[in-house]
Amino acid sequence: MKQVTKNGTRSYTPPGLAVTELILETFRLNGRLLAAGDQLVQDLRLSSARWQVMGALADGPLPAAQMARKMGLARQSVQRIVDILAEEQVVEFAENPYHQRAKLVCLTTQGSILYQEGMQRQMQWANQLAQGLSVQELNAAVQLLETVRQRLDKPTGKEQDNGKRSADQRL
Amino acid sequence: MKQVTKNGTRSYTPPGLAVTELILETFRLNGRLLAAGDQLVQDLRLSSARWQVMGALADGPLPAAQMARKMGLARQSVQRIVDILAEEQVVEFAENPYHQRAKLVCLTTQGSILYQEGMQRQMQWANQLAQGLSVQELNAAVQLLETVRQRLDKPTGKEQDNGKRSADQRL
DNA sequence: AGTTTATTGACAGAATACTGTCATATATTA
DNA sequence: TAATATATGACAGTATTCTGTCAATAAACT
Repeated sequence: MKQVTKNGTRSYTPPGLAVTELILETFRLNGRLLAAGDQLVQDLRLSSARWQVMGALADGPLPAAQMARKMGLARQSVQRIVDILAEEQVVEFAENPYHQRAKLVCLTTQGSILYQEGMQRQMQWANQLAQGLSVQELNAAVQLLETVRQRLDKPTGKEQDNGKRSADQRL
Repeated sequence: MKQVTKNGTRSYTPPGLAVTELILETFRLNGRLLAAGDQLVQDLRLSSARWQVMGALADGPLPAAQMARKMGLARQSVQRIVDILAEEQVVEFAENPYHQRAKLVCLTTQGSILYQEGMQRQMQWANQLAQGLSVQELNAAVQLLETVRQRLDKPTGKEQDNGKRSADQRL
């Protein structure tokens, strides 16, 4: 009678253990990446977060809420950075013909120059970081992380919609 | 004369591009993992961060600074959580025979029970999340992330020690 | 048209992580 | 032993993220 009941897990399955290790390593790597990114652009008076927000505008102006969706962050997190960047004249707001309140966030001329400089540095840094690594293995890892993330995004279906949710969801 | 000069990178190498994609996916995944972890233990009045700090004590009591090293976080980040957990009687301090100031952080009885409960949930959750994934691929990805992180930890050697550093480094 | 729902930005607050500084305790070295 | 280094926790402050609430705007629906 030592057998588990329905789903009464007592220990890790082999993939369960492996994914747990992947998770812990993801946390560690995330921290180092943020630190490295901050260092990379700090003398431009930027940070990882600010530079990434600017990156969301690389393909053209967007309202803050759409930038957030594009980046997979909460709306207000991006809004806050955008407001700071606007104060620093790195971005500016333009009228949005489709929405009166949701102004389009645009890079200023200065902002574009900053972004280009950051991009140069990031490319050089990434090339060096990746030197000698297998493209195939890198892509396989990206694929796997995406798979895991997508499983997190789409819950198992067991959860019921318990009404009371925040006004905006991440997805 | 369109060729670049010494290290004057103008674009991504194939692995440079791939590692950049890996980085962006790591950021996204990190966010989802934290959210999932928070959800998993929120009704235990815990969070991802607090539960992870408790995990650092799973193998026995440690001073806060050693916990931080073990987790790869800054000393004061962990200290802050430990102090909160102590207020909530999830952990307590014990005399350290080897250091008068650096008390040993221990799980209380209640803390151990909480930690076990969280562990059960995490195992079940991880097993389900990883269902059907290849252990081999998972391990390969962990390996790759570790490699990248280690490259970040050990700078290229180009940087000189410019004296003026913080009192405590992460490593 | 009128009502309802969803999106957006403003504002406020919380949690997590980092940095810096200080005093104290320990370790190392002269 | 004495002087210097390092490690630790306390305290204070900053950055980034999240959540929740509100009013205004836009979209969808009856």
